[in-house]
Amino acid sequence: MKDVALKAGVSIRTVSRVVNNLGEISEETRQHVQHVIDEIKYRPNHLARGLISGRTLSVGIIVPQISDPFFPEFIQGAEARGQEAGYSVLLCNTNEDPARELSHIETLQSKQVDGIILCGTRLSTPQLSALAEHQKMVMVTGQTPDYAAAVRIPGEEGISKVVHYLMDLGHTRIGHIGFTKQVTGERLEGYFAALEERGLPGNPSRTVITDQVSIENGKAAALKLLDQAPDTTAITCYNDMLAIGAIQACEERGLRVPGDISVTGFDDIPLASLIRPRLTTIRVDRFAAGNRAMDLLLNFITTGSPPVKRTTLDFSLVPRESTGSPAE
Amino acid sequence: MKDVALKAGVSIRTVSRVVNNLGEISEETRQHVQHVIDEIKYRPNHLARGLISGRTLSVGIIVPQISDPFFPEFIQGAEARGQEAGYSVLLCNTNEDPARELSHIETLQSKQVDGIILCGTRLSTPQLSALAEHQKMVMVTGQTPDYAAAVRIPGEEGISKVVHYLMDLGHTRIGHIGFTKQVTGERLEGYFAALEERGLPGNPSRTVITDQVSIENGKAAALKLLDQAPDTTAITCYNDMLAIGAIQACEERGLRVPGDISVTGFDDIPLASLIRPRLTTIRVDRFAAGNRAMDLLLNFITTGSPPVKRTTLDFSLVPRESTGSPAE
DNA sequence: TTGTACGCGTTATCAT
DNA sequence: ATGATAACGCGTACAA
Repeated sequence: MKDVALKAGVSIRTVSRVVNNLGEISEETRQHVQHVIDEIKYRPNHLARGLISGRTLSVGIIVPQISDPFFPEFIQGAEARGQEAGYSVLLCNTNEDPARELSHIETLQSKQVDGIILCGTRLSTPQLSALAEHQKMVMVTGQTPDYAAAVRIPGEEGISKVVHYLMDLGHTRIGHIGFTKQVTGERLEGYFAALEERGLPGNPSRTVITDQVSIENGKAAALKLLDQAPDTTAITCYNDMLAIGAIQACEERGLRVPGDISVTGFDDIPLASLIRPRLTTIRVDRFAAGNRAMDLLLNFITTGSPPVKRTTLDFSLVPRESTGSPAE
Repeated sequence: MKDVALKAGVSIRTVSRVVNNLGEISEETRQHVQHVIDEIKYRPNHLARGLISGRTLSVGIIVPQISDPFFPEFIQGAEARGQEAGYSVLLCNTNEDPARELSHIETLQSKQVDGIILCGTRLSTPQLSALAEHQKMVMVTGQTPDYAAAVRIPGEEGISKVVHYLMDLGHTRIGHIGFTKQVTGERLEGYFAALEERGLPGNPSRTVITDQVSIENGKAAALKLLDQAPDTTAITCYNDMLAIGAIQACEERGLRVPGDISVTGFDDIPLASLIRPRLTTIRVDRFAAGNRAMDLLLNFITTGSPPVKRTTLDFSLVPRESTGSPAE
């Protein structure tokens, strides 16, 4: 900026006026300065700008696993919305490790991000509520935290809906493959709640919990479930990846899907409609979710008021080929 | 920092010594200052640090589409390697739009990133070589640019290998579905080169180029190809997404894969081994690619010497169920 | 071993 | 309409 000022024969302040379109300047000097700017290709330094303005136009997004099919589209949605407002995205991967998550948060704060979108956190509630006091953030979770803004994934409602759908088809012996890392039950609770609404008993041996979301784990969990409760006629799963594994397990056991047993997922990842049988699942719009999260955060940032708002995403049941009426 | 100094009764310089582990300080004051730091939860401001040091410990990664299955793992690999060195990642999505790409580059430069990883660029060679003069960057491409460091995707070699594989199986009427956005031929050239090596004529009607990578486009392109050259016994594709669409097209035409016609892809995305028939394809290690790219960039940054190095990724042919000998 | 003072590139306050 | 100058938070040469 000094160089521009020198070369244009004006003060630094005047250059600043041109760069920031501050008016209060004659059209003549304006054009002259702009000419010099283009000539020496001056680009404003966001660091210096952020240092004094207290805003960096950057936000952090922390996700457990970028390679989880849920997140690429989510991130794309968030980035797109952020870009409209001139914001950049700092992406952080935690690999489900709380320590790494914490260290990422510290780094982001050191980098003076204006806000953080925290997806599928593994931190404890006290940690989070303490954090939320000093850090503008939006959580993406199945929970309904009261200390921070959040975009809720309707896990409980979704699984509940799918269980009702299966019961409508005539199933009564319905199982569930859950995921430990959901901080509390959510989807698992939706499963039990739906059964209870119809007066069906929740049989613990029809429930298997796995600690990692992968096709392999889904397969292993389903095999275990089929051992524990061989008369199961339908398996609901925490998400699509586990469901795909569950289908493989059923086929390995000689069970036909959906002839002998029905399987359902959650998320509607691209894979879900490409495998055979096509997977019945719950769809949530991941791009829209990212949009919403960024929206909430930007509002928070610009208004400054902590909007302890929670917005629950829409979802819909997508019936496909992996479900049918039970055999008998 | 001033607060810490005040509270600890020392100078700012001394606090700085503690924060940066600069020695030259008595263990006594060291501990005292550290105590105060923890107490008021002081966190260094990376903006100020970067302003004076000229380093931000941030790098930008620009990709065409995060939702393209190639990139999540690539990014994860790059981020993992960067994290080891204390670097953060600014992620930018271009949606294949050169204008947006350019604007992202400017933003990243304004944010004073220490370097940029540019994937699948749509910019012109002159633009790129001009850029490379003032910006530390690593490109990820099928090309072999001489003006910048690059991680090469072995597109030409990969397709060549797969064509040879098909010819070894007895195929002679082999087609190809290409992608416009590859700046020049690469994979398409590998296709023609391999045919020529065996003295087979390259029949233009067996080649269809599409302008977007998606299953739908793969299907449409394959239908067109089958119309133009119905006697084709094998179709090679620019990548797995297009190949999956091609398989759907064949099935729609009543052709069995691989009984009547073979289909091959490129990338080995997770989908490739989950669809039926499992897809024969070329595997490149995306995580390793991200690692390599970040490695190259960090070397560039720390040594300062512009390493116009090109490193070509390993690849391997993964024969699966979508290929077989031709019918006759 | 410790402290002072300057400068990084920008915005903001107050004169002129 | 324009300019001089103080901040922002930190690293660093230099002095003590």
